[in-house]
Amino acid sequence: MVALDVPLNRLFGYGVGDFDPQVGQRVIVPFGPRQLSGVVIERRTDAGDFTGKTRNILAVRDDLPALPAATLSLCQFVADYYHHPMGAVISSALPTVFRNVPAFKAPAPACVYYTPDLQKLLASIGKRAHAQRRVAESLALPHTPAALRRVHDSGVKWAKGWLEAGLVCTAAETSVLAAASPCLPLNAEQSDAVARLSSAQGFEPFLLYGITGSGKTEVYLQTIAAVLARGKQVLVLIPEINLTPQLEGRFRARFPGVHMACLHSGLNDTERAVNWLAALSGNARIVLGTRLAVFTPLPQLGMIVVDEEHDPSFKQQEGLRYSARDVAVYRARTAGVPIVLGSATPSIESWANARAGRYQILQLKERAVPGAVLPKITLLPVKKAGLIDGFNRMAFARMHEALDRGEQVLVFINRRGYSPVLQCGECGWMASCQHCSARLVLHMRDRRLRCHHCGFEEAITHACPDCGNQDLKPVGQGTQRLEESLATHFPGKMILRIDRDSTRRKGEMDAALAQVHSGEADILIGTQMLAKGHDFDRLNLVIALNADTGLFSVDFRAEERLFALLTQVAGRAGRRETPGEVMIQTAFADHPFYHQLLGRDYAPFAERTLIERTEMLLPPAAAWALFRAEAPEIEQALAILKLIRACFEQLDSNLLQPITLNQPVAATMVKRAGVERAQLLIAAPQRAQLQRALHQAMPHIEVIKTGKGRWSLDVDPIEV
DNA sequence: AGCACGCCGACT
DNA sequence: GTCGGCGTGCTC
Repeated sequence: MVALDVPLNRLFGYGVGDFDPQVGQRVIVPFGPRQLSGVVIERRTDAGDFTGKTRNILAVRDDLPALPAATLSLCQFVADYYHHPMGAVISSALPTVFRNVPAFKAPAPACVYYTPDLQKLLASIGKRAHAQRRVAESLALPHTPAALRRVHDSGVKWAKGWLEAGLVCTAAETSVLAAASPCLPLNAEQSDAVARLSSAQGFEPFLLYGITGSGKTEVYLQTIAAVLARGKQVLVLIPEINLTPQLEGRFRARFPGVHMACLHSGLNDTERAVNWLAALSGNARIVLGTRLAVFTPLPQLGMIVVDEEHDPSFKQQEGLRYSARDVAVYRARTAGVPIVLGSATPSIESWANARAGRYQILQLKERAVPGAVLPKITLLPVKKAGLIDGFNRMAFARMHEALDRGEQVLVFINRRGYSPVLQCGECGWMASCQHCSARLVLHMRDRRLRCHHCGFEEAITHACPDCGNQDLKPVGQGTQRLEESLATHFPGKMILRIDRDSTRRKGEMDAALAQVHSGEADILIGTQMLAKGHDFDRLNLVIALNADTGLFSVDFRAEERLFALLTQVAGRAGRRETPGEVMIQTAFADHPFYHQLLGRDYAPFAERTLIERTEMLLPPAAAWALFRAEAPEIEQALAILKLIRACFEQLDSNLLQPITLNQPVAATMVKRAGVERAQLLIAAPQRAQLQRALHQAMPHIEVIKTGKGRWSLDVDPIEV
C-alpha cells in the first residue's frame, strides 16, 4: 500500500514486480497517465477491498533511506488528527527535493583544496601565467571552492586540474573550531530550571515561563549540553522570523564541535535536503528549525525545545493546518522524551495545561543580567484635542529628552503604508479593493493605493467616484505618514523606517539594522517585524501607537496576541543597565487589559483570560473545528457548508450529543482575492469527542459535490 | 490535484 | 471545417 500526494483520503495498492520495497521506502508508481513518487506504508499479500486491476511499481528510489517507523507513525497521527490525506502529510513533511520524481543527488561534501608542495606546483605553471600562479600560491593554505573563486574566477577549474595531476590535495572541510563561548552564570531560578530539565526522565512536558530578558536561551543551551552529553539528539523549534541567524550563531558558538543542522526558510532546497539527511542519519546532534522541522526524523531524539511557544507561526495557515507546537508535544510523548515550551507570554492553551498539572511550570521572574530592570510602562491617554500629528504631547517631550541624551527612540505602529483609508470629505466614500472586502491602503512613496490582502494596486484617485468632490483625505496613520510627520518635528534627526515595504529587497533589512547598531539612526519607526528579539544597545524609549486596535477585535485571541506583542516591544527598551521606558498611547486607559499590562505580570492576565474562556466555552475550554468554504458567490460557499453540516446531523446520536453545530456564516472578510468565503464552526467540550464525530462524518463530507467551490478543514483554528 | 475525455462557439 | 473553452470523472 502506497501513500501518494493526491487529495484523496486513501492508500493505493500496487504489485511489487521484481522489486522488494520495504515499509518507509519511496517508490515510483504509475498513477493514471502519469508517474508519481510515493511512500510504502504497509506490505500485504491480498488486494484488500480493491477489485480493479493493480499495476506494478516502476522503481524503488534510492536517493533516500527508508523513513523510520517513528516518522511514519507521527505522520499518521497528524493525518488522522487534522483529517488530511496521509500522502499529503508525508509530502509536506519531506524536503521538496524528495517529493518529485527525479532523484535527488546529494552534492559533494564541502571540501578544501591545498597543495603539499607549493614549489613543485609552481614549477609546473608557466612563468607568465600570473593568475594561475596567484591561485597556486593561495593553495599553500587550505581554500574552499568559494574562496578559490574569489582569488580568480577559474580558480576551482585550475585546482581540479592540479588535483588530477597529483599536485593538489583535497580534504574534508574542517571548520575552524573556536573555543566554545562560555556558559553564562545562572541565577537561582535558571539553575533550578536547568537542573530539573536535565534530570527529566521520559516524557515530561515543561512550561518555561520567563519574562523578557530572563535568560531562557541560556537555560536551553545548558540543558541541551546535558542532553548532548548523554549522546542524544535535540530538536529546537523556533518561530518564523528573520532572527534565526542570531540564534543559530549563539548555538554554534556554544557548541562549536557539534554538528548542527538548520531547517528554515533561509536555506535553498539542496541545503535543506542535506541537513535533513544529516538529522536522519544521526550525524546532526542539534536540529534547529521552524515548524516544518517538527517532522525531521531523529533516531536518537533526547529532547524537544519549542521557543516562543505562543507564536502564531507554529500553526500552518493553509493546506495541512497543523500546529507544530502541538505535534511536538505528541512527538515527545511517543518518543518518551522531555519537551520544553518556552515563552514570556505563554499561549492560554499551554497556560491551561500547566494549571491542570499536565505541564510542569519553570518560572523565571528575574532578568538574567544583574542590575537590569524591567522597563517602566506608562499609558498616554488619547485626548483628541491634545494630539499633535497623532502623538500625545508627553510623547514628544520624552522623545526630545531621549534624543538629547544621544539615545535612540523606537516608535512602534503595526500598520504599514501612509494611511489605511482614503476618504471623501464630502460624502464619506472610501477607497476599497475590487477583489476583497477591505479598504485600500494609501502608499505615498509611489502615490498608489494598495490592497494588503490580494496585492491589487492602482494609481491614487483624485476625485470621489461617487460625488466628484476633489477633497479626498487620508484618514489614520501608517509608518510612512509617521515618518513624514516625525521628520518635520525632529529636523536633523535620522529617521529609519523598518517595515515590509522598506525591507522588501534582499539585504535591506541587514543594512537597516547596521544603521541602528552603528548609531547612525536616531528614530526608528517599526512594525511587528521589529518587535521580536532584536537587541539595540542605545534604545531606551519605546512609544507604541495604535495598540487599541487589538482590544475590541471579533477574534477572541486578539488580546492575548496584543499582550505578547506589547511585551515583546517593551523588551526592546533598556536591555542594559539603564532602565527603559515604554509609553503606550491608548484611548482606553481604564481597560483591565492595560491594568494587567502595567502590572508587568502575565499571570493575572492569563488567569482572567482563562476564566473568561471557560465561562464562554471558548478554547481551550472547548475543542473547535472550523470548516471554511470559498466560491465565486457567497451562496455557493454557504451551500457547501450546509451540506457539510447535514453530514453531522446524521451522526449517531451518542456521537452528536456533545457536539455544538453552528450555522454557516460569511467570513469576517467575506471576499478575498475575488472569492467569497464562509465558515462553519463545530465545537465539543473535549478534543476526543470532536475527533470521533469528525472521523465518522468525514467519509460523507468527502463525497460532497462542490461545483466551483472548495472547502477545507481547520482543526484547532487560531484565527476565526 | 492533474490529466483525459467530451461536447459547443469564433477563427486561419 | 478545426482550435480551444472548461464541465465531469478517474486515478491501485
